[in-house]
Amino acid sequence: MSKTRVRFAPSPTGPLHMGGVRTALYNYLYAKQHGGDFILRIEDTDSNRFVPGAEQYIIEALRWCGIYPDEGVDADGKIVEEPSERHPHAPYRQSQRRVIYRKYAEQLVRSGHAYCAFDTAEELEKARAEAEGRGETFIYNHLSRTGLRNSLTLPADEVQRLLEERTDWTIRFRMPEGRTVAMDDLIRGHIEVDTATLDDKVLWKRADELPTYHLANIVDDHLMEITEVIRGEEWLPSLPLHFLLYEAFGWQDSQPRFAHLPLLLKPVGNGKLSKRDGDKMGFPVFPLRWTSPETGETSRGYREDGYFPDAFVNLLAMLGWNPGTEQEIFSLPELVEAFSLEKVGKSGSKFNPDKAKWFNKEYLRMRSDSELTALFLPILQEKGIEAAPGFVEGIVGLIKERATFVQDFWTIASYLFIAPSQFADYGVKAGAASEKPADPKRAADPRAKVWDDAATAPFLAKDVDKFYKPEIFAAALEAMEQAEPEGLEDYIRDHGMPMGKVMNCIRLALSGASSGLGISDILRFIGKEEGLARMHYMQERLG
RNA sequence: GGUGGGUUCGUAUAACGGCUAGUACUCAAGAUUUUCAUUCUUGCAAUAGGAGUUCGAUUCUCCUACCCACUACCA
Repeated sequence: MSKTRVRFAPSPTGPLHMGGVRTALYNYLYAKQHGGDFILRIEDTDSNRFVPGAEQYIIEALRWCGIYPDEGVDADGKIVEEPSERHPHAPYRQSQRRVIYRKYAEQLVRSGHAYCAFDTAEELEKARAEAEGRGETFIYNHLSRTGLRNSLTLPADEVQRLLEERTDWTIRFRMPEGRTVAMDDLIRGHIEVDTATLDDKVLWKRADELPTYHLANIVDDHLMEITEVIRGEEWLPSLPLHFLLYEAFGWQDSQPRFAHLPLLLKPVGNGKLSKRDGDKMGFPVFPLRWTSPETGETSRGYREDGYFPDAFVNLLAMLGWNPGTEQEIFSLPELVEAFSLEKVGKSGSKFNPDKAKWFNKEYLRMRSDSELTALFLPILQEKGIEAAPGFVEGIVGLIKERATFVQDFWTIASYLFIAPSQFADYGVKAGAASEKPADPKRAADPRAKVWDDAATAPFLAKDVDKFYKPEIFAAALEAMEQAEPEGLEDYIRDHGMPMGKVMNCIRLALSGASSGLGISDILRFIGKEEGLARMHYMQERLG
């Protein structure tokens, strides 16, 4: 039994999206579980679609997820160019392997499994249009190739002349007729396809001296001794071609096994997940932020949105695979242990952004207070807040279960660092940020001036309305003045004050909002003196 | 159009051919709390439709419907 070797072979035509990361992840998990190698190969055989930066993006995205290739373009932070003991098959970029492919393409022509075609793009387009006009589908196969210009129909000397004179010819696979290709997929089971429905795919292009995906893929998988090909479902239709190619080369015995993963679908409606969905519905589809070099357009990333890499990996793993148990939280090593292709579903999975957030929330709670503090400190610094790490850590411990992302901490607890009087300066409106102050009913009210948000800022009109009553405030102020923070609750109770109303009134003064942390918790961090100052400020503002 | 793949609560999924079709997210209600959140409890909600095989079908077979992918000198 040979060593398990799988590969992830993306095309650098843009940023890798989460479906691609999932494919890489499943390959990685499979390899590690079997004690094998995970290889990263770059399939850049289409020079027209090359996007600068895309390859680096792919490498960075995988690293962020904790997926490190054993072999391939990226090895421990360095780009591999030359073959070495660890990277015997370098280079791993197909554009740098072009000499290899021509040899194999010509081998197929010699053995009769392929031929040279001289049709121009215009001629093919014309043939397609004609077929369409007759209500038929143009298939470039044994039926149509006899009427086209190629090394099968032209005399040998004519072929020789064209090969030398022209630079736009291609090598096409000679799809056999009347055969049924029987295949087994690790996920989908047995599949059979009649070759009559398949066409003579282009394998190699003279114009840029490069193979197409199909040839490069088979040759490289063979040369790199790949044992399992785990890829997206979009490749299923070309599986028969790939089987036939292995056969044509005589490589059936070492042919890898195939597993075609279900697609990631958009959260609502039909169709596969696309970049647009994320922008429209407010979730990232890319692991990392990406700015397109052509358009300058930026797409958000999970990393920048505040997702933890292990949470991202976890949620991705559960999209299409399940452990068969009720466990949902898995670390990467646990996934390596539990993963199996048998448990991968056949149908496409609709991505659920709510569930994605839930995963992050779970991971955030599992993080230690000190770790979260280290992440929160830079955010505070950005806000111009200087606070002792110990102080911040106490706050983090208190608020972490109210948050989904670390950046939520500031919105949740900003008032522990700055007084409501400063909120305007920070562009923070405690409570609902989208509160619409314009209310026609208020305009008629004699106290409208007080209730107007601009005048009462940072207190929201609706909160003032609800919690600021002069007699309540008087009681609240008395309690704050007379009692120590720890004894506040007792004081209010002992003096027969309405607990809920008084507490909420105090909270409004302390935090500028009608909801949030417990009063005693707030006072523990800001102190009695600051608490009183905020009470006075509210009185001044609203009294 | 052709070829291939798919179909269990709204979503992700579980269920050797065999109890009342389970779980998580979302949503709703209740309890707790000084408010909010958390937590806990409860609830809503599914085998696409039709035949067949079988004592018995979510599971196996066929048909229909719907969805998806592919149908490039792109991957």
